[in-house]
Amino acid sequence: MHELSYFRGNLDAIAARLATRGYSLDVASYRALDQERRAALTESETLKAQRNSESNEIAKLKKAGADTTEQQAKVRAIGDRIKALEDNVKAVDDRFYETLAGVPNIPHESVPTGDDADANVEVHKHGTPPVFDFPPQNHWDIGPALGILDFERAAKITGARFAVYVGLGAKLERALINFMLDTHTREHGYTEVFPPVVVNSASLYGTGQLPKFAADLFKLEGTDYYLAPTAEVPVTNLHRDETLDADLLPISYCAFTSCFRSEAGAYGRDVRGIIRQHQFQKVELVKFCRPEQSHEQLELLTSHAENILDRLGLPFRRMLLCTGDMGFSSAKTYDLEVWLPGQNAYKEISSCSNFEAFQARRAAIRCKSAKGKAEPAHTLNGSGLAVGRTWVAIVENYQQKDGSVVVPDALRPYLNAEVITPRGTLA
RNA sequence: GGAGAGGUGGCUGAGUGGUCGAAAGCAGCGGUUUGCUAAACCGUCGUACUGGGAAACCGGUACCGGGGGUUCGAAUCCCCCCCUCUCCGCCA
Repeated sequence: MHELSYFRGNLDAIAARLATRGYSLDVASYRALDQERRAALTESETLKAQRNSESNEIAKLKKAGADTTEQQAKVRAIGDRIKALEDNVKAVDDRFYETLAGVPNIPHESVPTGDDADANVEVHKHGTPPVFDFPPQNHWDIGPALGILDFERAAKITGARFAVYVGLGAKLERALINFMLDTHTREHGYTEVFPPVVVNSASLYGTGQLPKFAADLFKLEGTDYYLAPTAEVPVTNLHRDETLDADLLPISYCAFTSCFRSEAGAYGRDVRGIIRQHQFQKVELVKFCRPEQSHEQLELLTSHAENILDRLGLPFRRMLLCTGDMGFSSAKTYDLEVWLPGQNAYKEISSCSNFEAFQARRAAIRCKSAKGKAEPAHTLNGSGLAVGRTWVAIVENYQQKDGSVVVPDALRPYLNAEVITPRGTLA
């Protein structure tokens, strides 16, 4: 959500900037709607002011023992007029805010202009893709062959785009989660939280998934509850409707959760394997900070996610997303892409974004220093990392000719194994 | 699921239907006093939208869990819903 007065005062410049991300703001009709709203408000508020003062007069007259029948009739008439206007005021106001709530964030000046992923800019590359003296396999072949990944049974239990991890496959998932959480809490200064993954609509509105992207969510029938598509939702909403002490910022949280996405509109994309699942696990990093800190905090947060990839010995690159490829709420986003030998390509494994004040305004997350005015805080988040995709990266990058998978050093204490071989599979 | 209690400003906590945006206290901020700390005293101290103003600021409207209703007038009365707490039942 944008700040109203700023939005109004810079409409043309904002529209031009939004156009770079493929959003066309109809300036003329927005302006008309804005004026319509303000006119409607002025009219009804003037009447209300009149009613209030006349009512006070009645109170005074009554106290003096006078008859107020006539005045009461007059104020009742004003009240009737207010009531008649009310529906329109509310309709216009709702329409206005619905429009505004559907406008994406403004790209930061450092974001390159472009239409789609092709215009993303590689910031740097880290590590070298492994060279195999055999044709590297995809994880959807390696996993079932090792007996650590089972798609058929998942389809039986639930359906497409679900998977069962088995034996060391399950343990690898758990090892990754623990490794990531331990690293972020012990070395990067994050406070671990374990939030609900069922969230209400107000929370989803706060982070920007609603009202526009309801189709991407699983909703619990007959309730106002949804399955969270990312821990960003519950963790950012930890501080919804709160004023944070600016001196305590930045606040950094990490959270492990399962995430649920309907993947509506993703038909045919990544249908094989566990790259794109309805349920997946993620360790998320979330930060709240003062406005002037947020861009340095984005660099920091992104480096924390990169550190996980680095420690796991996985080759990756950092991409700065162009205006056309960013998410709705983001002002600036880095994607981390991990090398997947099975696909012979880099694949997104983390997305780190600075939302600036966009979410904070929606969610009423403010910060205030001892002698400052309250202002919207800035919020950030990033995957640190997507666990399932990290699982894929490990299995594919560390695969051996004999079909086994070598466990990277950093994970050995967690997995209590040096190599994953076809053992301990589901009977 | 059943019964009861309650939701008021950053916090605690008052509030007979009529200057209540809301007492009081705490915290915060500014100041006086003080050798320092502490204390005391004085002042100040909500948010959103909106009109005016370069700004400081001034005016209007709304907000006492949410939504309706009664009334000239609602934090206060009525209805519905949500949430929290306590007890009972069930349950990981």
